[in-house]
Amino acid sequence: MFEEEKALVEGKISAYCQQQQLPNLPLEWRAIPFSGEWGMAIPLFALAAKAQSFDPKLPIPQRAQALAQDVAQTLQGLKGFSRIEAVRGYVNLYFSTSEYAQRVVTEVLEHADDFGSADPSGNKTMVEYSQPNTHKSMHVGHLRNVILGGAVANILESAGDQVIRANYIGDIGLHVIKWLCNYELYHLGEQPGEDKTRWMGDLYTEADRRFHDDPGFETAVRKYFARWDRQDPDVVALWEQTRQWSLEGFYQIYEVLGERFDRVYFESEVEESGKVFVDSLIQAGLAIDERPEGPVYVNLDELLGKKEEYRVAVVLRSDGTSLYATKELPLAVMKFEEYDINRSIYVVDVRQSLHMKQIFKVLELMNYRWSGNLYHLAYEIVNLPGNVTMSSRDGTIVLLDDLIRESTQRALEIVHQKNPDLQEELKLEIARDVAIGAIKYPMLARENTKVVTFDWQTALDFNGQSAPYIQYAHVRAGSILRKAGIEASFDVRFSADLEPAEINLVELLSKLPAEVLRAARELKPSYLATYAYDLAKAFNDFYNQCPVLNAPGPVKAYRLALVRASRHCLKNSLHMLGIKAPDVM
RNA sequence: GCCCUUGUAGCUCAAUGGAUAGAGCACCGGACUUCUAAUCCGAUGGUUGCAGGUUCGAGUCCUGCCAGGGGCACCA
Repeated sequence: MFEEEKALVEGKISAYCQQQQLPNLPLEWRAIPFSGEWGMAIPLFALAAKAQSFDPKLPIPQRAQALAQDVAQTLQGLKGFSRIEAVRGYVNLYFSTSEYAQRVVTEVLEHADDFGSADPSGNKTMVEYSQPNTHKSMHVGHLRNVILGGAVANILESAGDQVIRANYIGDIGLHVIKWLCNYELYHLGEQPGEDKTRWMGDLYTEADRRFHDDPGFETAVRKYFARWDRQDPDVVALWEQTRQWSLEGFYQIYEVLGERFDRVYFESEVEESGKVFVDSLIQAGLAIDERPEGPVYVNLDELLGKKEEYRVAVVLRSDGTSLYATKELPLAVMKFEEYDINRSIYVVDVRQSLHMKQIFKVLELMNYRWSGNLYHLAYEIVNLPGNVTMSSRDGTIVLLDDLIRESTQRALEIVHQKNPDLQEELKLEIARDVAIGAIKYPMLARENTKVVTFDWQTALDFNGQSAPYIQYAHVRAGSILRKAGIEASFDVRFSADLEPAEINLVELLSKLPAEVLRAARELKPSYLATYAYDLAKAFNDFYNQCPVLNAPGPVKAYRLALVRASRHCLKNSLHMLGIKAPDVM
């Protein structure tokens, strides 16, 4: 938007610089702060610093201001701008507000549900996230990964990428064997109840405790592992059955969270190919095989001539069984071969940064052409107040199911109060959308690199900077449109003097496409979370200051258009965050 | 020891190298006969951990220090 006008200004300034024998520096466009008016600014400090014509004793800000005055003079009367002035070293160019508002709102209404989405980028990106372990619980700590990964996938999609959502489920390993062994010894024949994940998790905690406290049990687990390794049919059958219970529980949770996956990888699926991959590492002379006395490992620091940077990556146990790294390597290859992607993003918590770095480096040493296109999207963990790490063994966890149930219950009480006449089913649906939104928002609204401290009070707070606040603005917009009726006229011809609240709102509407691209480029949903809140706040300001339905005819018409455009932007930004926008609350 | 990361209002957090560092929560005082009060308005609250440096300009970039968190060979 306004590219023509910008080009015109840049041309003029370039000519001015040439005429004044000033260096031709690239211009920087910025928003003007404190504006009740919409415009763009150009700082002239850099130019002033380079200009020869000034007294060297004159401070730069003063030179910049002199220059700005001069430039503003030469730009006077330029078409498309209502006012051009020099302030504190900046040239401020104000757009004629009605024309600006008209352009923005027209564009939003034309694109409607697609406003904010970019044209296809040609990129095919896989985002791997969630990665739960079967036979374990899902707690709030795991939630951040799912929410972050889902939002990143949505945002990349909106930014024009073709996105493949992948999950990588840990369905085998020592934790599973512990569970199976404990089940066979102490719980044989028992079935999970309604909440499968909780039940599986409880049994895991029990097994894990036995494993640590009871040496006899540990021996039993080792024997059990050997049975798994020779694929004892009873063990395999039990594994298949119990794994299924876990998966059913996970899919229930994903459905509640509104997440779906295009491809689910399993660790069991890449176990064998991992061992083959390790063989090729040995043959390539990259890995050192010390079996049976030691493991198979890649001494990355030695290969790269580094010290204490990449360290040593162990890729196979000395007994020949597989490790995390063993499976991760062929999985990376599989992703590129299966989907012909050109970028692979791993949403994995920050504690695994070194491991991810090692795996990427090993793949690079194997000369995969795509090895430069692997990204670890690291995020910090979720702690409990007092910096307590969630641990099922210590019982310091908040189960997802408990959180969702409690949050939904609270939301439902409010819906009952505010909209007693709605159908019960609809009330529950609204309460779910609000509850899930309230849970998701705080995990998205901060930097990925910052620890989230979970506390019940904040999680259940539906006021202030929160998803319900944004959802509520959306509901208000919808409510106005509904009351206006279908025969209402939506006219995007704006009057010359708009209220500051209207200008501010229009400005925010115009920013959505750029914010989406920025969030996609940096893989930071927090930008959009902040944006959505700012937009909702701007809409609430407008709502309070500018009556719509009772406004005079022409004003009502353009305000209705503005409300409709706002509603699209609120909804679109919420959806990208993976948060639903209900019509009534 | 080496590496990563965080440090901004009482608390939780924003701020694309630019103009006067902003929100929410909490606390205090107001606004529902109104397009839904899950809202709004007002008040209070700051040496951006410390010290240098780069820059016309630093919360933001660089160096050092302090403090918290995390990681560093067969867990994932």
